[in-house]
Amino acid sequence: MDSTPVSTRDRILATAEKLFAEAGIGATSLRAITAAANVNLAAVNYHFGSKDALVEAVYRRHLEPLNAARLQNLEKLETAAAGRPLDVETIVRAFVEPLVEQARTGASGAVLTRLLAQSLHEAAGYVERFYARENDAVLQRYRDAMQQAIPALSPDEICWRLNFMLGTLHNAFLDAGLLKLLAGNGNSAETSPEVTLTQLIPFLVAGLTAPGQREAI
Amino acid sequence: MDSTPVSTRDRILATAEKLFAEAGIGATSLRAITAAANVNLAAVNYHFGSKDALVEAVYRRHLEPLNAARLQNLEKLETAAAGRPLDVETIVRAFVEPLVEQARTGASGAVLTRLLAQSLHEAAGYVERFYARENDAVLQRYRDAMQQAIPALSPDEICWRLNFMLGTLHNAFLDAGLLKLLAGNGNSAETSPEVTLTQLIPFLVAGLTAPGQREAI
DNA sequence: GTCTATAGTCAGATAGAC
DNA sequence: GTCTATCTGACTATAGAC
Repeated sequence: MDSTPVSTRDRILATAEKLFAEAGIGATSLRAITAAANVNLAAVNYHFGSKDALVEAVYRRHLEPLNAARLQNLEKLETAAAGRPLDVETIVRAFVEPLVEQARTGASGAVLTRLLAQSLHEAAGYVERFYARENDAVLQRYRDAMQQAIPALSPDEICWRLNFMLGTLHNAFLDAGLLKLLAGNGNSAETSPEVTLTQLIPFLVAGLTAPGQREAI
Repeated sequence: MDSTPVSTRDRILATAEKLFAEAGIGATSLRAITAAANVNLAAVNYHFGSKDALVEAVYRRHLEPLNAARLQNLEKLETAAAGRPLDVETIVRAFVEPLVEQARTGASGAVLTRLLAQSLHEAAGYVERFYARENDAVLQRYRDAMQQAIPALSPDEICWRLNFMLGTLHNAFLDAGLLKLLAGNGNSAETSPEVTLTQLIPFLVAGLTAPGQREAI
């Protein structure tokens, strides 16, 4: 091992993603990052060039494995199914489980889910630059799979449903206190990723497979 | 009419809520607000005391009528039902429609939905201070109504479902480009509040009424 | 690669004239 | 109530010694 087990660059990345997730990107200064990481203030600009570039590096570091896992899950299922449409719950699990896995393991904790949720609301530039382009191909694949799984829905309806799913997903893994508020006094409000997943899957599957416009009840 | 049709205070409020919704609270400076409102920089601190107090005033101005409408809708339905449990879709519509109404009418446009979505992610202080306390009573009422409408679900499950519904809701009315991304090339991606509502209701109702833990399929 | 020192900018807040 | 002018502090970014 080295005498310095992690490089300055990696320390900055690890600290930045933690602070971004906790307080938001805009509210996290380079000074806070470098102080918490025990590196010099100028190190960020030396290694990354700017704060924006650091933000991009943090996103990329998390989004790439997430997208890879989602794509791999889907492809494995599709080759196993050999042309037959997949089950809706199977597709949902293939999409969600990489998120849960990354939230549970590694030192990153629930960093990614917070970053993803923020990317929907913080300065729109981040969304377009990273989230959109990186996720584009993956989302298209899942859209097609979902369309085959629920042929009764129109393509537009499929898009809406997936859109709703993404919104639900990104908020579900935020322990934003809404659940605790709802639970009122005395309720459990266990919020581990596993419990969240257990509660979330039936909600999503039922919502996705709800009757569409042409087949009213 | 006065020679000054709107007071400085109101001009600040109207401008602030517009900029908050567009760029986020943290990214909107008092200088930007006062410049856009054509008032003096010192006016914000004179009328509101601080930026935080201005933020609180903006939230309050929108949340109070929203909560009042939601509560009134539910109470009207409950008295009409005379003790019998309400339909799930009826409850959902009573909760969602005030949001759509406020997004559609008034000069505020879709300000409120953007503010609500932000309140889940921006500095946690805002959520606890305004959103939580203001919405507490309303959410409890809807929780009870939903529990009566779906007695098969445990209280914990009701909380989870409502939590998911709130997440879905807050993202659904953001034209955050995710839908356009999903739609790919050539699809319609009409995103008016009415269309969103039409697509949203079946998703939410199906998700809320999905089978719970004790009654597996 | 890492540091100090600092330039240049912008933030929220306030004192005091009118 | 409204204005000008200014204070104080924090920020990103960079230049240059080591």
